[in-house]
Amino acid sequence: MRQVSYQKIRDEVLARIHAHVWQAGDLIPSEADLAAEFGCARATVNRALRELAETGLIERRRKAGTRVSKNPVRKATLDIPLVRREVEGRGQRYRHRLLLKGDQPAPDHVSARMSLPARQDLLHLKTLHLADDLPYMFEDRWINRAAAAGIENAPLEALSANEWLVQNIPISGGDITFLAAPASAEEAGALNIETGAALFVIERITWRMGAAVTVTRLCYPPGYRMTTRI
Amino acid sequence: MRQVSYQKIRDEVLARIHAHVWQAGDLIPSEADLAAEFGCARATVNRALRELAETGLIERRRKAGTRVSKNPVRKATLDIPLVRREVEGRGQRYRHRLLLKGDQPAPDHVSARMSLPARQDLLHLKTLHLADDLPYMFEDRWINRAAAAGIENAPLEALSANEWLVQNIPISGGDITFLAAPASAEEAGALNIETGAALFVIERITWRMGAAVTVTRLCYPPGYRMTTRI
DNA sequence: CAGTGGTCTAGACCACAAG
DNA sequence: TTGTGGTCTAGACCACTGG
Repeated sequence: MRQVSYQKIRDEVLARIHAHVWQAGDLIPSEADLAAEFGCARATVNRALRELAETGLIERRRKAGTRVSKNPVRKATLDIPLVRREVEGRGQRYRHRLLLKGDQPAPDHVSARMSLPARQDLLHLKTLHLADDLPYMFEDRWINRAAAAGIENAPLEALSANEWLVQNIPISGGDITFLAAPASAEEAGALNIETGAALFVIERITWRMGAAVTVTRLCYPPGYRMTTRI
Repeated sequence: MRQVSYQKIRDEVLARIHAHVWQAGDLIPSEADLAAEFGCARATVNRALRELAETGLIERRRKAGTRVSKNPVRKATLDIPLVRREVEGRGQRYRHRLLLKGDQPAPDHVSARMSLPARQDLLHLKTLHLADDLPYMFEDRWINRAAAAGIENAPLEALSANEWLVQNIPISGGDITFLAAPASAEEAGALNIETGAALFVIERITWRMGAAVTVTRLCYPPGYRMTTRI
Protein backbone atom coordinates (compact mmCIF):
# COMPACT_ATOMS: atom_id res chain seq x y z
CA MET A 1 0.00 0.00 0.00
CA ARG A 2 1.59 3.25 -1.06
CA GLN A 3 -1.15 5.35 0.48
CA VAL A 4 -0.68 6.74 3.95
CA SER A 5 -3.38 5.63 6.35
CA TYR A 6 -4.94 7.82 9.00
CA GLN A 7 -4.02 5.19 11.58
CA LYS A 8 -0.36 5.50 10.71
CA ILE A 9 -0.53 9.25 11.16
CA ARG A 10 -2.47 8.90 14.41
CA ASP A 11 0.12 6.45 15.76
CA GLU A 12 3.02 8.61 14.65
CA VAL A 13 1.56 11.68 16.36
CA LEU A 14 0.95 9.56 19.46
CA ALA A 15 4.55 8.36 19.38
CA ARG A 16 5.88 11.89 19.11
CA ILE A 17 3.85 12.94 22.11
CA HIS A 18 5.02 9.91 24.07
CA ALA A 19 8.61 10.67 23.10
CA HIS A 20 8.17 14.29 24.24
CA VAL A 21 8.93 15.57 20.75
CA TRP A 22 5.76 17.55 21.28
CA GLN A 23 5.30 18.33 24.97
CA ALA A 24 2.16 18.97 26.96
CA GLY A 25 0.92 22.42 26.04
CA ASP A 26 2.84 22.60 22.77
CA LEU A 27 1.32 23.63 19.50
CA ILE A 28 1.73 20.95 16.86
CA PRO A 29 1.94 21.65 13.11
CA SER A 30 -1.21 22.51 11.20
CA GLU A 31 -3.13 19.91 9.23
CA ALA A 32 -1.76 21.34 6.00
CA ASP A 33 1.83 21.08 7.23
CA LEU A 34 1.37 17.52 8.45
CA ALA A 35 -0.29 16.55 5.19
CA ALA A 36 2.73 17.87 3.35
CA GLU A 37 5.13 16.07 5.67
CA PHE A 38 3.34 12.74 5.38
CA GLY A 39 2.57 13.20 1.72
CA CYS A 40 -1.16 12.69 2.04
CA ALA A 41 -4.41 14.61 1.74
CA ARG A 42 -5.43 16.97 4.51
CA ALA A 43 -8.59 14.96 5.11
CA THR A 44 -6.47 12.02 6.17
CA VAL A 45 -4.59 14.10 8.71
CA ASN A 46 -7.89 15.54 9.86
CA ARG A 47 -9.32 12.15 10.63
CA ALA A 48 -6.22 11.11 12.56
CA LEU A 49 -6.21 14.26 14.66
CA ARG A 50 -9.95 14.18 15.17
CA GLU A 51 -9.69 10.73 16.71
CA LEU A 52 -6.94 11.85 19.04
CA ALA A 53 -8.98 14.88 20.02
CA GLU A 54 -11.89 12.59 20.91
CA THR A 55 -9.71 10.78 23.41
CA GLY A 56 -8.80 14.09 25.00
CA LEU A 57 -5.08 13.83 24.31
CA ILE A 58 -5.01 16.89 22.06
CA GLU A 59 -7.20 19.97 21.86
CA ARG A 60 -8.14 21.67 18.63
CA ARG A 61 -9.47 25.13 18.00
CA ARG A 62 -9.98 26.94 14.76
CA LYS A 63 -7.34 29.50 14.05
CA ALA A 64 -5.57 28.67 17.33
CA GLY A 65 -4.39 25.31 16.03
CA THR A 66 -3.86 21.97 17.74
CA ARG A 67 -2.19 21.59 21.13
CA VAL A 68 -1.13 18.66 23.25
CA SER A 69 -3.47 18.73 26.24
CA LYS A 70 -1.89 19.96 29.44
CA ASN A 71 -4.32 18.11 31.66
CA PRO A 72 -5.79 15.43 29.47
CA VAL A 73 -9.19 14.32 30.66
CA ARG A 74 -8.97 10.61 30.03
CA LYS A 75 -12.14 9.29 28.52
CA ALA A 76 -12.98 5.73 29.38
CA THR A 77 -15.71 3.96 27.46
CA LEU A 78 -17.82 1.55 29.41
CA ASP A 79 -19.87 -1.13 27.77
CA ILE A 80 -23.30 -1.41 29.33
CA PRO A 81 -24.46 -4.84 28.20
CA LEU A 82 -27.66 -6.65 28.96
CA VAL A 83 -27.47 -8.44 32.28
CA ARG A 84 -28.12 -11.68 30.48
CA ARG A 85 -25.15 -11.15 28.17
CA GLU A 86 -22.98 -10.07 31.07
CA VAL A 87 -23.68 -13.37 32.82
CA GLU A 88 -23.41 -15.50 29.70
CA GLY A 89 -20.15 -13.75 28.86
CA ARG A 90 -18.76 -15.18 32.10
CA GLY A 91 -19.72 -18.62 30.92
CA GLN A 92 -22.58 -18.95 33.39
CA ARG A 93 -26.21 -19.77 32.89
CA TYR A 94 -28.58 -16.83 33.18
CA ARG A 95 -32.00 -16.86 34.79
CA HIS A 96 -34.13 -14.23 36.43
CA ARG A 97 -36.92 -14.29 38.96
CA LEU A 98 -39.64 -11.65 39.01
CA LEU A 99 -40.20 -10.83 42.70
CA LEU A 100 -42.72 -8.04 42.28
CA LYS A 101 -44.84 -6.72 39.45
CA GLY A 102 -47.58 -4.20 39.91
CA ASP A 103 -48.76 -0.64 39.50
CA GLN A 104 -47.97 1.60 42.43
CA PRO A 105 -47.89 5.32 43.09
CA ALA A 106 -44.31 6.41 42.52
CA PRO A 107 -42.40 7.68 45.55
CA ASP A 108 -41.34 11.31 45.35
CA HIS A 109 -37.69 10.71 44.53
CA VAL A 110 -38.74 8.62 41.53
CA SER A 111 -41.41 10.93 40.15
CA ALA A 112 -39.10 13.90 40.62
CA ARG A 113 -36.31 12.28 38.66
CA MET A 114 -38.72 11.32 35.91
CA SER A 115 -40.33 14.77 35.83
CA LEU A 116 -43.76 13.23 36.39
CA PRO A 117 -46.60 14.33 38.69
CA ALA A 118 -46.19 13.12 42.27
CA ARG A 119 -47.75 9.78 43.22
CA GLN A 120 -48.64 8.93 39.63
CA ASP A 121 -49.11 5.21 39.12
CA LEU A 122 -46.11 3.52 37.54
CA LEU A 123 -45.27 -0.08 36.84
CA HIS A 124 -43.01 -1.28 39.61
CA LEU A 125 -40.78 -4.34 39.13
CA LYS A 126 -38.33 -6.08 41.39
CA THR A 127 -36.17 -8.67 39.76
CA LEU A 128 -33.44 -10.96 40.97
CA HIS A 129 -30.94 -11.92 38.30
CA LEU A 130 -29.17 -15.23 38.76
CA ALA A 131 -25.95 -16.71 37.43
CA ASP A 132 -25.81 -20.49 37.66
CA ASP A 133 -28.77 -20.18 40.03
CA LEU A 134 -26.85 -17.99 42.47
CA PRO A 135 -27.92 -14.38 43.10
CA TYR A 136 -26.05 -12.10 40.73
CA MET A 137 -27.84 -8.76 40.89
CA PHE A 138 -30.97 -7.27 42.39
CA GLU A 139 -32.93 -4.78 40.30
CA ASP A 140 -35.58 -2.30 41.38
CA ARG A 141 -37.28 -0.66 38.40
CA TRP A 142 -40.09 1.82 37.75
CA ILE A 143 -41.55 2.11 34.26
CA ASN A 144 -43.62 4.92 32.79
CA ARG A 145 -46.29 3.03 30.86
CA ALA A 146 -47.06 6.08 28.74
CA ALA A 147 -43.53 6.04 27.32
CA ALA A 148 -43.27 2.28 26.92
CA ALA A 149 -46.04 1.37 24.50
CA GLY A 150 -46.65 -2.37 24.39
CA ILE A 151 -45.28 -3.16 27.83
CA GLU A 152 -48.70 -4.42 28.93
CA ASN A 153 -48.33 -7.38 26.59
CA ALA A 154 -44.69 -8.09 27.36
CA PRO A 155 -44.04 -11.51 28.89
CA LEU A 156 -41.92 -10.14 31.71
CA GLU A 157 -41.78 -13.43 33.51
CA ALA A 158 -39.89 -14.97 30.59
CA LEU A 159 -37.99 -11.97 29.24
CA SER A 160 -36.55 -9.49 31.72
CA ALA A 161 -37.81 -5.92 31.52
CA ASN A 162 -34.23 -4.92 30.81
CA GLU A 163 -34.23 -7.01 27.68
CA TRP A 164 -37.73 -6.16 26.55
CA LEU A 165 -37.11 -2.45 26.79
CA VAL A 166 -33.80 -2.59 24.96
CA GLN A 167 -35.38 -4.44 22.09
CA ASN A 168 -38.61 -2.49 21.88
CA ILE A 169 -38.07 1.05 23.11
CA PRO A 170 -35.03 2.67 21.48
CA ILE A 171 -33.91 5.33 23.89
CA SER A 172 -32.56 8.72 23.01
CA GLY A 173 -30.46 9.25 26.11
CA GLY A 174 -30.03 8.73 29.79
CA ASP A 175 -28.01 9.30 32.92
CA ILE A 176 -26.01 6.64 34.71
CA THR A 177 -24.69 6.99 38.22
CA PHE A 178 -22.30 4.64 39.99
CA LEU A 179 -22.01 4.54 43.75
CA ALA A 180 -21.37 2.35 46.76
CA ALA A 181 -24.06 1.80 49.37
CA PRO A 182 -24.74 -0.49 52.33
CA ALA A 183 -27.24 -3.24 51.58
CA SER A 184 -30.75 -2.68 52.92
CA ALA A 185 -32.53 -5.55 54.60
CA GLU A 186 -34.50 -6.25 51.43
CA GLU A 187 -31.46 -6.11 49.16
CA ALA A 188 -29.44 -8.26 51.53
CA GLY A 189 -32.22 -10.81 51.69
CA ALA A 190 -32.57 -11.07 47.93
CA LEU A 191 -28.84 -11.35 47.35
CA ASN A 192 -28.32 -13.63 50.33
CA ILE A 193 -25.70 -11.44 51.96
CA GLU A 194 -25.51 -9.53 55.21
CA THR A 195 -27.37 -6.30 55.78
CA GLY A 196 -24.97 -3.37 55.51
CA ALA A 197 -22.52 -5.13 53.18
CA ALA A 198 -20.94 -2.83 50.59
CA LEU A 199 -22.99 -2.97 47.40
CA PHE A 200 -21.91 -1.67 44.02
CA VAL A 201 -24.93 0.26 42.75
CA ILE A 202 -25.81 1.53 39.29
CA GLU A 203 -28.69 3.97 39.06
CA ARG A 204 -29.97 4.67 35.61
CA ILE A 205 -32.68 6.80 34.06
CA THR A 206 -33.46 6.63 30.37
CA TRP A 207 -35.38 8.96 28.09
CA ARG A 208 -37.18 8.61 24.81
CA MET A 209 -38.16 11.70 22.86
CA GLY A 210 -38.08 13.85 25.97
CA ALA A 211 -40.14 11.56 28.21
CA ALA A 212 -38.68 9.45 31.00
CA VAL A 213 -39.09 5.76 30.25
CA THR A 214 -37.67 4.03 33.27
CA VAL A 215 -35.57 4.49 36.40
CA THR A 216 -33.58 1.57 37.68
CA ARG A 217 -31.41 0.72 40.64
CA LEU A 218 -29.09 -2.24 40.08
CA CYS A 219 -27.41 -3.70 43.17
CA TYR A 220 -24.37 -5.94 42.83
CA PRO A 221 -23.09 -7.90 45.83
CA PRO A 222 -19.58 -7.51 47.27
CA GLY A 223 -16.93 -8.87 44.92
CA TYR A 224 -18.44 -7.41 41.76
CA ARG A 225 -15.95 -5.48 39.64
CA MET A 226 -16.70 -3.34 36.62
CA THR A 227 -13.64 -3.05 34.40
CA THR A 228 -12.72 -1.08 31.33
CA ARG A 229 -9.61 -0.36 29.30
CA ILE A 230 -8.42 3.01 28.17
CA MET B 1 -26.61 26.03 3.58
CA ARG B 2 -27.66 23.88 0.71
CA GLN B 3 -25.23 21.13 1.65
CA VAL B 4 -26.46 18.21 3.66
CA SER B 5 -24.54 17.73 6.88
CA TYR B 6 -23.55 14.38 8.31
CA GLN B 7 -25.28 15.38 11.55
CA LYS B 8 -28.56 15.80 9.75
CA ILE B 9 -28.25 12.36 8.24
CA ARG B 10 -27.22 10.85 11.56
CA ASP B 11 -30.21 12.41 13.29
CA GLU B 12 -32.59 11.33 10.54
CA VAL B 13 -31.38 7.74 10.74
CA LEU B 14 -31.72 7.91 14.52
CA ALA B 15 -35.25 9.23 14.17
CA ARG B 16 -36.22 6.44 11.79
CA ILE B 17 -34.94 3.86 14.23
CA HIS B 18 -36.79 5.52 17.10
CA ALA B 19 -39.95 5.63 15.02
CA HIS B 20 -39.55 1.91 14.19
CA VAL B 21 -39.31 2.67 10.48
CA TRP B 22 -36.22 0.49 10.71
CA GLN B 23 -36.66 -2.11 13.44
CA ALA B 24 -34.09 -3.88 15.54
CA GLY B 25 -32.38 -6.45 13.31
CA ASP B 26 -33.43 -4.79 10.06
CA LEU B 27 -31.06 -4.11 7.22
CA ILE B 28 -30.99 -0.43 6.32
CA PRO B 29 -30.22 0.92 2.84
CA SER B 30 -26.64 0.94 1.64
CA GLU B 31 -24.48 4.05 1.83
CA ALA B 32 -24.90 4.60 -1.89
CA ASP B 33 -28.69 4.43 -1.64
CA LEU B 34 -28.81 6.81 1.28
CA ALA B 35 -26.46 9.22 -0.46
CA ALA B 36 -28.82 9.23 -3.42
CA GLU B 37 -31.84 9.74 -1.18
CA PHE B 38 -30.29 12.63 0.75
CA GLY B 39 -28.57 14.06 -2.31
CA CYS B 40 -25.10 14.08 -0.85
CA ALA B 41 -21.76 12.35 -1.26
CA ARG B 42 -21.28 8.85 0.03
CA ALA B 43 -18.52 10.04 2.36
CA THR B 44 -21.07 12.14 4.19
CA VAL B 45 -23.37 9.18 4.76
CA ASN B 46 -20.34 7.14 5.78
CA ARG B 47 -19.41 9.54 8.52
CA ALA B 48 -22.97 9.66 9.86
CA LEU B 49 -23.27 5.88 9.96
CA ARG B 50 -19.79 5.44 11.36
CA GLU B 51 -20.68 7.61 14.33
CA LEU B 52 -23.84 5.64 14.98
CA ALA B 53 -21.88 2.39 14.75
CA GLU B 54 -19.46 3.70 17.37
CA THR B 55 -22.34 4.12 19.80
CA GLY B 56 -23.36 0.53 19.19
CA LEU B 57 -26.79 1.36 17.81
CA ILE B 58 -26.09 -0.08 14.39
CA GLU B 59 -23.70 -2.77 13.19
CA ARG B 60 -21.86 -2.62 9.91
CA ARG B 61 -20.18 -5.36 7.91
CA ARG B 62 -18.75 -5.27 4.43
CA LYS B 63 -20.94 -6.93 1.90
CA ALA B 64 -23.52 -7.80 4.56
CA GLY B 65 -24.57 -4.17 4.95
CA THR B 66 -25.76 -2.14 7.91
CA ARG B 67 -28.23 -3.43 10.49
CA VAL B 68 -30.01 -1.95 13.47
CA SER B 69 -28.49 -3.71 16.48
CA LYS B 70 -30.72 -6.28 18.10
CA ASN B 71 -29.10 -5.98 21.50
CA PRO B 72 -27.33 -2.65 21.42
CA VAL B 73 -24.41 -2.54 23.83
CA ARG B 74 -24.70 0.98 25.13
CA LYS B 75 -21.35 2.67 25.35
CA ALA B 76 -21.01 5.21 28.11
CA THR B 77 -18.04 7.53 28.13
CA LEU B 78 -16.67 8.44 31.51
CA ASP B 79 -14.46 11.44 32.02
CA ILE B 80 -11.58 10.66 34.32
CA PRO B 81 -10.41 14.10 35.41
CA LEU B 82 -7.62 15.05 37.75
CA VAL B 83 -8.74 14.93 41.35
CA ARG B 84 -7.90 18.60 41.68
CA ARG B 85 -10.14 19.49 38.74
CA GLU B 86 -12.89 17.26 40.06
CA VAL B 87 -12.87 19.15 43.36
CA GLU B 88 -12.50 22.58 41.80
CA GLY B 89 -15.31 21.74 39.40
CA ARG B 90 -17.57 21.40 42.44
CA GLY B 91 -16.58 24.90 43.47
CA GLN B 92 -14.46 23.72 46.38
CA ARG B 93 -10.86 24.44 47.27
CA TYR B 94 -8.46 21.60 46.63
CA ARG B 95 -5.54 20.57 48.79
CA HIS B 96 -3.73 17.31 49.35
CA ARG B 97 -1.66 15.88 52.14
CA LEU B 98 1.14 13.39 51.53
CA LEU B 99 0.80 10.80 54.29
CA LEU B 100 3.53 8.42 53.15
CA LYS B 101 6.35 8.57 50.66
CA GLY B 102 9.10 5.98 50.46
CA ASP B 103 10.56 3.05 48.59
CA GLN B 104 9.22 -0.31 49.68
CA PRO B 105 9.24 -3.82 48.31
CA ALA B 106 5.99 -4.22 46.42
CA PRO B 107 3.48 -6.70 47.78
CA ASP B 108 2.75 -9.63 45.52
CA HIS B 109 -0.63 -8.45 44.24
CA VAL B 110 1.00 -5.21 43.10
CA SER B 111 4.08 -6.68 41.42
CA ALA B 112 1.94 -9.32 39.74
CA ARG B 113 -0.39 -6.74 38.28
CA MET B 114 2.56 -4.69 37.07
CA SER B 115 4.38 -7.73 35.65
CA LEU B 116 7.46 -6.93 37.75
CA PRO B 117 9.69 -9.25 39.79
CA ALA B 118 8.31 -9.99 43.26
CA ARG B 119 9.36 -7.73 46.11
CA GLN B 120 11.06 -5.21 43.81
CA ASP B 121 11.39 -1.79 45.41
CA LEU B 122 8.78 0.67 44.21
CA LEU B 123 7.89 4.18 45.25
CA HIS B 124 4.91 3.97 47.58
CA LEU B 125 2.70 6.99 48.19
CA LYS B 126 -0.34 7.50 50.35
CA THR B 127 -2.21 10.71 49.77
CA LEU B 128 -5.30 12.25 51.26
CA HIS B 129 -7.11 14.61 48.92
CA LEU B 130 -9.18 17.34 50.55
CA ALA B 131 -12.06 19.51 49.40
CA ASP B 132 -12.49 22.65 51.49
CA ASP B 133 -10.20 20.97 54.02
CA LEU B 134 -12.52 17.98 54.44
CA PRO B 135 -11.41 14.48 53.39
CA TYR B 136 -12.48 13.87 49.80
CA MET B 137 -10.56 10.80 48.67
CA PHE B 138 -7.79 8.54 49.94
CA GLU B 139 -5.22 7.32 47.45
CA ASP B 140 -2.74 4.46 47.74
CA ARG B 141 -0.24 4.44 44.87
CA TRP B 142 2.79 2.43 43.77
CA ILE B 143 5.10 3.85 41.10
CA ASN B 144 7.66 2.03 38.97
CA ARG B 145 10.58 4.48 39.00
CA ALA B 146 12.06 2.87 35.88
CA ALA B 147 9.00 3.87 33.85
CA ALA B 148 8.60 7.32 35.38
CA ALA B 149 11.80 9.14 34.53
CA GLY B 150 12.17 12.35 36.48
CA ILE B 151 9.94 11.39 39.39
CA GLU B 152 12.90 11.67 41.78
CA ASN B 153 12.91 15.43 41.26
CA ALA B 154 9.15 15.90 41.36
CA PRO B 155 7.91 18.13 44.21
CA LEU B 156 5.25 15.66 45.28
CA GLU B 157 4.43 17.58 48.44
CA ALA B 158 3.25 20.52 46.33
CA LEU B 159 1.95 18.76 43.23
CA SER B 160 0.10 15.47 43.67
CA ALA B 161 1.62 12.43 41.99
CA ASN B 162 -1.60 12.18 40.03
CA GLU B 163 -0.98 15.56 38.50
CA TRP B 164 2.77 15.16 38.01
CA LEU B 165 2.36 11.87 36.17
CA VAL B 166 -0.39 13.16 33.91
CA GLN B 167 1.73 16.10 32.87
CA ASN B 168 5.03 14.30 32.51
CA ILE B 169 4.44 10.68 31.59
CA PRO B 170 2.03 10.32 28.68
CA ILE B 171 0.52 6.89 29.01
CA SER B 172 -0.33 4.55 26.23
CA GLY B 173 -3.10 2.67 27.99
CA GLY B 174 -4.48 1.26 31.18
CA ASP B 175 -7.17 -0.67 32.98
CA ILE B 176 -9.71 0.84 35.31
CA THR B 177 -11.86 -1.14 37.71
CA PHE B 178 -14.75 0.15 39.76
CA LEU B 179 -15.99 -1.66 42.84
CA ALA B 180 -17.50 -1.25 46.28
CA ALA B 181 -15.59 -2.30 49.37
CA PRO B 182 -15.83 -1.90 53.13
CA ALA B 183 -13.41 0.66 54.55
CA SER B 184 -10.30 -0.74 56.21
CA ALA B 185 -9.19 0.75 59.51
CA GLU B 186 -6.56 2.84 57.75
CA GLU B 187 -8.93 4.08 55.05
CA ALA B 188 -11.60 4.87 57.59
CA GLY B 189 -9.13 6.77 59.73
CA ALA B 190 -7.87 8.88 56.84
CA LEU B 191 -11.37 9.68 55.57
CA ASN B 192 -12.78 10.16 59.06
CA ILE B 193 -15.56 7.62 58.65
CA GLU B 194 -16.42 4.34 60.31
CA THR B 195 -14.52 1.16 59.59
CA GLY B 196 -16.58 -1.05 57.30
CA ALA B 197 -18.48 1.82 55.67
CA ALA B 198 -19.23 1.28 51.96
CA LEU B 199 -16.46 2.88 49.90
CA PHE B 200 -16.56 3.54 46.19
CA VAL B 201 -13.20 2.32 44.93
CA ILE B 202 -11.41 2.92 41.65
CA GLU B 203 -8.40 0.74 40.92
CA ARG B 204 -6.24 1.79 38.05
CA ILE B 205 -3.11 0.55 36.35
CA THR B 206 -1.45 2.52 33.58
CA TRP B 207 1.11 1.53 30.99
CA ARG B 208 3.65 3.37 28.91
CA MET B 209 5.31 1.63 25.99
CA GLY B 210 4.59 -1.79 27.44
CA ALA B 211 5.87 -1.09 30.95
CA ALA B 212 3.62 -0.59 33.98
CA VAL B 213 3.95 2.93 35.31
CA THR B 214 1.72 2.98 38.35
CA VAL B 215 -1.05 1.16 40.17
CA THR B 216 -3.50 3.14 42.20
CA ARG B 217 -6.39 2.54 44.55
CA LEU B 218 -8.69 5.52 45.02
CA CYS B 219 -11.18 5.33 47.90
CA TYR B 220 -14.19 7.64 48.00
CA PRO B 221 -16.30 7.87 51.14
CA PRO B 222 -20.05 7.07 51.26
CA GLY B 223 -22.10 9.62 49.37
CA TYR B 224 -19.76 9.85 46.39
CA ARG B 225 -21.49 9.45 43.05
CA MET B 226 -19.89 9.11 39.64
CA THR B 227 -22.26 10.16 36.89
CA THR B 228 -22.26 10.10 33.14
CA ARG B 229 -24.71 10.71 30.34
CA ILE B 230 -25.32 8.48 27.38
C1' DC C 1 -17.90 -13.39 -7.99
C1' DA C 2 -19.93 -9.13 -6.82
C1' DG C 3 -21.91 -5.94 -3.40
C1' DT C 4 -20.91 -3.40 0.58
C1' DG C 5 -18.33 -0.71 3.63
C1' DG C 6 -13.43 1.44 4.46
C1' DT C 7 -10.49 4.66 3.09
C1' DC C 8 -7.84 8.07 0.38
C1' DT C 9 -7.45 12.13 -2.80
C1' DA C 10 -7.61 16.81 -4.55
C1' DG C 11 -10.09 20.53 -4.32
C1' DA C 12 -13.37 23.67 -2.41
C1' DC C 13 -16.00 26.67 0.73
C1' DC C 14 -16.97 28.04 5.20
C1' DA C 15 -17.05 29.12 10.40
C1' DC C 16 -14.61 30.60 13.89
C1' DA C 17 -11.54 33.22 16.63
C1' DA C 18 -6.82 35.13 17.51
C1' DG C 19 -4.41 39.11 16.79
C1' DT D 1 -8.06 40.35 8.72
C1' DT D 2 -6.46 35.92 8.01
C1' DG D 3 -4.92 31.35 9.42
C1' DT D 4 -6.79 27.20 11.17
C1' DG D 5 -9.83 23.49 11.66
C1' DG D 6 -14.64 21.59 10.00
C1' DT D 7 -16.91 19.75 6.49
C1' DC D 8 -18.56 18.44 1.87
C1' DT D 9 -17.87 16.61 -2.95
C1' DA D 10 -16.93 13.52 -6.77
C1' DG D 11 -14.33 10.07 -7.86
C1' DA D 12 -11.43 6.18 -7.09
C1' DC D 13 -9.43 1.85 -5.43
C1' DC D 14 -9.48 -1.64 -2.18
C1' DA D 15 -10.72 -5.28 1.52
C1' DC D 16 -13.68 -8.16 3.07
C1' DT D 17 -17.13 -11.52 2.91
C1' DG D 18 -21.79 -13.39 1.64
C1' DG D 19 -23.78 -16.10 -1.69
